[in-house]
Amino acid sequence: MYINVTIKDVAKAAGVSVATVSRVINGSSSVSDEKKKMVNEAIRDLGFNPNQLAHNLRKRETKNILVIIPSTENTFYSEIIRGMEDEVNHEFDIILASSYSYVHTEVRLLGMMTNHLVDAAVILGSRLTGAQIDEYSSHYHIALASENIENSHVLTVLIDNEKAAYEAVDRFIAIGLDRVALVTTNTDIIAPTSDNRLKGYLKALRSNGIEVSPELIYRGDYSFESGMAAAKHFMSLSAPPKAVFCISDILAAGCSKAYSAAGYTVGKDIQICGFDNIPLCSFVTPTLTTVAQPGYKMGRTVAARLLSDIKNNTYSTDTVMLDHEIIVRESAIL
Amino acid sequence: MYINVTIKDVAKAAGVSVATVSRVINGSSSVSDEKKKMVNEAIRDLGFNPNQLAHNLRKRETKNILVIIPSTENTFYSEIIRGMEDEVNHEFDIILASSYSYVHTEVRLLGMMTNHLVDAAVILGSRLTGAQIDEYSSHYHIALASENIENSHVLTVLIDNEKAAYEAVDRFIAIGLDRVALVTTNTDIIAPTSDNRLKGYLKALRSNGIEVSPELIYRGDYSFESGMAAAKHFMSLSAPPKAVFCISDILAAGCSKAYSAAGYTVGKDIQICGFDNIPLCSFVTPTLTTVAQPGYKMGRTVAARLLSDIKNNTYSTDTVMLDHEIIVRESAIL
DNA sequence: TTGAAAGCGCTAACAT
DNA sequence: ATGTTAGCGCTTTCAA
Repeated sequence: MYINVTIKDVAKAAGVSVATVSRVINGSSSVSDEKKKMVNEAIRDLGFNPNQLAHNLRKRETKNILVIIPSTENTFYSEIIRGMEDEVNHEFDIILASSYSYVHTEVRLLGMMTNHLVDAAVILGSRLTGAQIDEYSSHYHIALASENIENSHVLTVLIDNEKAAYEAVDRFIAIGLDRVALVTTNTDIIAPTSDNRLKGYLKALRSNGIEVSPELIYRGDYSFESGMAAAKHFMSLSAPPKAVFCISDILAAGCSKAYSAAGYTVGKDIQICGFDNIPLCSFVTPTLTTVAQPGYKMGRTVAARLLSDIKNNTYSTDTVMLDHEIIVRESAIL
Repeated sequence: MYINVTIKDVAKAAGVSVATVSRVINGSSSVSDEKKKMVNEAIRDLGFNPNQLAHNLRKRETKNILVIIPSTENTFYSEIIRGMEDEVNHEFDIILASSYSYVHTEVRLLGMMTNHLVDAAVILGSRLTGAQIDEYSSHYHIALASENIENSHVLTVLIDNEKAAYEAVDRFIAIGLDRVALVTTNTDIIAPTSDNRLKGYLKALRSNGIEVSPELIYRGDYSFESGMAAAKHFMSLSAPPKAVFCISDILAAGCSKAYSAAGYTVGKDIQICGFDNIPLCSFVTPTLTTVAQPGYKMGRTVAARLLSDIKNNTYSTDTVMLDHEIIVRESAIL
């Protein structure tokens, strides 16, 4: 495999023009079988690799889509990515980069799009403001999946988080568990997704005539440890909850573990529900009841919409709502 | 934010030449404060974004490193990636793509390197042969981390998997557990890493004068379910094992879960050890004893070596061995 | 310090 | 069907 062999070298070796070489590489227009053979031989002999940079520059397209993920540690994103990959089906390459939820990293990565290194970007969990994202959305192909941005006008595919949370909590109440706790994130972490799940929780209480008990709302970060801490807090209460709704499976797993360690039978003494339906749900004991997001479908949907936008040079700004599903396992019998 | 504004437009607006604009963008040579100001204003007013494609084409470098991961579902890779990101420290962008262990996908992704879209590639788990990878290694900056390729001559950073497995199994035997089982992958999955761990297992038995019992070696895939199946197989044996060494944490977690479900007290009735030390180890009950790979350090090491190769235009072909560590938790008291 | 111009490697319009 | 040539948008020599 050799480096720095150009189309010009191939043309010379094959005794044809560079245009002809370009034609056989891209199949863009017809070339006689004879010349085609010469060119292909030259390509093979010289170990020619077309310079994609030059190609992309000239064509003004890269056939690459960048997916910005907050962290590679969260397995929930894997499904979305897989869905996108399946949808673009080798017509585009999906490349990933992690932002670790830093705005400056997000912006730097979006530079790959504004700088023409990729044709489009989809962000799975952003810390940008609506105004910031809207700077991009009218001139670049950009989309959000699984998490929206408040006051933004950009293609977004997600579930109705408020409704999903409402439903889970309402079902807890329906089976007689009126003291249901919530484990969520700190208010300084601006995540509309968490906010909406909180709203759903509050709405479920309200519509069932239950007063909100502040001590039943635990705020921490996204970690397993935070889930454990929440459980310890709840157990210390004089009027402890009978059910716990967590805004993520990792939190639910931590919560469940702390309860089990304290001698509770999770699913009986205390009911716990998570969110996302990551593989971990079936790995832990007891298995986790959770609100499933259709990650794979989200990926396919957002990719399909984005491809259509790219092809038609349009810029969608609407939000597509997908259905959630409550998956009942051992940690809660909803 | 506007699209298609070029350096030429900026030059015209600022009343300078394109060369001057290029100079202020890159700080490549001195420009008078006056012109610098004019140019920066024009850049801001026009919302100019340099076309990185043209830049890269001309500079013959992209400042991008591609990391090919078998799957985004495996959280072990996250640490390596984080290590690489920290090491390159914004001098390069780390972009990821998943191969799903398909050779043709790997090759297609490596095309991003041969096609000059990225300056280097590191593969975390490859299905290429030594001959295939060597095609690249003398002309492209390529490296492997955590998993090697047999008979290859390419920069590789990993632990001594045979020694690590040997040590874990030897420690089981040392505490009197002479019937120790192995959970690994099928022979049709060519993974030198699994092979070496198998070798370490066999060596530990041999050096302790223990005969290998074929029924104590379970071969499946990499899944949690495969771990559960292994446990069920072991439990059905007339002379069942007292300890199980698994070549991955996911397998160990599955194995542990099946034993627990069958009424065994894992860590007492049966001892289980995993491999990799992924976060899951502390999430499950009982927590998993495991052989830890220094993922973060692997990432830093491979990135440091690669950066040096890129800068000096050299092509390392050596293997760097990092130390493993046995982390004792609840599932096995080694 | 600055500008003109060549050129990175490719594609595509145009001419034949 | 094929070749010539003008660019894509940038950097960098070279000369002034």
